[in-house]
Amino acid sequence: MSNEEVTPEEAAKMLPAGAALSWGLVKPPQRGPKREMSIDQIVSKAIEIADQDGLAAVSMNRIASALGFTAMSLYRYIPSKDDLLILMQDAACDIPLTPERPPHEWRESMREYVLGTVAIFRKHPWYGDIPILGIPITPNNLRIVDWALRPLRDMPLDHFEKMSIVLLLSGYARNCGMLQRDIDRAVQAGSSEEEFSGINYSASLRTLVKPEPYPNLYPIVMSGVYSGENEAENTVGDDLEFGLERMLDGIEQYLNRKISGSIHK
Amino acid sequence: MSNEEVTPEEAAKMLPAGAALSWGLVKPPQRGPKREMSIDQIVSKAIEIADQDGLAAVSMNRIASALGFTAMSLYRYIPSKDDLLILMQDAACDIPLTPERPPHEWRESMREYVLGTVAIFRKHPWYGDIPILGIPITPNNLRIVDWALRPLRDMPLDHFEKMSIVLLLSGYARNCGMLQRDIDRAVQAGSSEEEFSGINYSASLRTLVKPEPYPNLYPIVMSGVYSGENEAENTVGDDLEFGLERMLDGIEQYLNRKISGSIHK
DNA sequence: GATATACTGTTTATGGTATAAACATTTTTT
DNA sequence: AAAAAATGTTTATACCATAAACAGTATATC
Repeated sequence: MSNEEVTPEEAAKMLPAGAALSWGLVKPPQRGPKREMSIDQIVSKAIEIADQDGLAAVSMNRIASALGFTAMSLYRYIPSKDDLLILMQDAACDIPLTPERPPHEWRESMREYVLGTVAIFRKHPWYGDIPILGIPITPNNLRIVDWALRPLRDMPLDHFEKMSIVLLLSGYARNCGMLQRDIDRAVQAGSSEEEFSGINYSASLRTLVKPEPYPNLYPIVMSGVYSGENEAENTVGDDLEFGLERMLDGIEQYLNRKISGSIHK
Repeated sequence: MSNEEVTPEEAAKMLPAGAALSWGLVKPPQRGPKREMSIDQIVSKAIEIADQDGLAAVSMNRIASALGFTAMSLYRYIPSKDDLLILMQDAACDIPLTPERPPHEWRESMREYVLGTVAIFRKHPWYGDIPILGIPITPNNLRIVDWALRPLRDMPLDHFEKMSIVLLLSGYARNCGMLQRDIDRAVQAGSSEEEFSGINYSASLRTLVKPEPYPNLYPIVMSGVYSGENEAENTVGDDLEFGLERMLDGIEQYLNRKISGSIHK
């Protein structure tokens, strides 16, 4: 189904407006007064606000006011706030990719991809707050998917296998990114205000998590590892690294099996 | 820091109100008129609405009206909507856990955990829409964390290693859960309305994703695998399974290395 | 038993949100 | 020159969460 080619104009209609905008499929109008703003300007200001005060602070009113216009003027550029969020998300994905490595360094390539993705969450703490509505469809976002696929290119894997691996890595990167963001926030709040902010549940959990219904979690909570008590001074990269190396080992094993299997047959 | 024990009352104060409520730390008042509602009733109705019309449809007004009361009455039970979301989230985690298996069946135990977690997202499509504000701290949620830790109990791993593995599995389960939810939605929308609803970007992506900036993604988009064209009839579990088996292989390899390493030393 | 206290659900009000519709103005196309 | 289309603004709508004040009711204390 839907194997036909389609004109860019038709493609634009089938996409959310924000996605169509991000692809540059919406031609600027010819008639009428000259525009006093630009989409880039609006998105940049929205990101500026989100970086400073969080995604909840991003309202049409606040963006427009910061630019010296009324809220409604923004709708001449972007049809809805959801579309603005799509554009913000794609803009945050506009990062430099690492240079390609020789195929045998595929593990290092994947590490670079995961670390690079995690960096987005640290640079833009609001990034993870934008709800995921489906698979990536915007240009910068897809560049990152392409980045993830790069070390897999010449491997003896079919499309499904490749996408499964990308799903594995990207999901892990997302989780680590959000965890890292939370830690960043806690460190920031803890160092500036008192010894630690209210985002510390260690004491409460030690009281509430008992061996009875939580036999396996109990010792970990008591040790302080669960709530990440001294995670701030801990080598935070280690957490990310452990899971990543397990995944890479699993992938490597699969490749080895597949190669030796095809030789034997 | 904060190694002291703490009374339940003190613990309640240090937690978000929704979490304190979920732990039953808030004692029902003695004086005053009898309550005409209950927290369980409110949360159940909220979940009912979310199951039907999505999380965005859950407003204090809608919940209260459905119960025959005014919006403000809910605040006598739950101090804020954020707290209600915490309660909804924890309620969705109230699922039966699989029976414990012998230690050597740890892989199957982990598979059951991941599949069980994914099932939550399918049963309650709104579940993934609730923003994650930090580590799980509510009772049912922690039961699930305990579930994930169960097959690791007697393994030669420290607390950090165990939590890293839980992070790996839970994150993967979350990703698969949300992907599965999207597919469910697309199938539902496609079968009921026309041949397929607007949530099909295959044609657009085929036009937009060119070999030039997307050399690795291009063939996968063209094949239709990227946008999951025939995912509906495909055995959806396969996608989940692949990544899961890779992770389990990686974990197994780590365990083997660790055991043989400790023998040699 | 009387009174004080605390809790009930309701009404009213506030300030916020996204955005629809109507408007005069400006630029380009016909 | 006239028509069309786009501009940014004003005004208005329909939500949203929730604060404050209210009259009524059940319990605890005297």
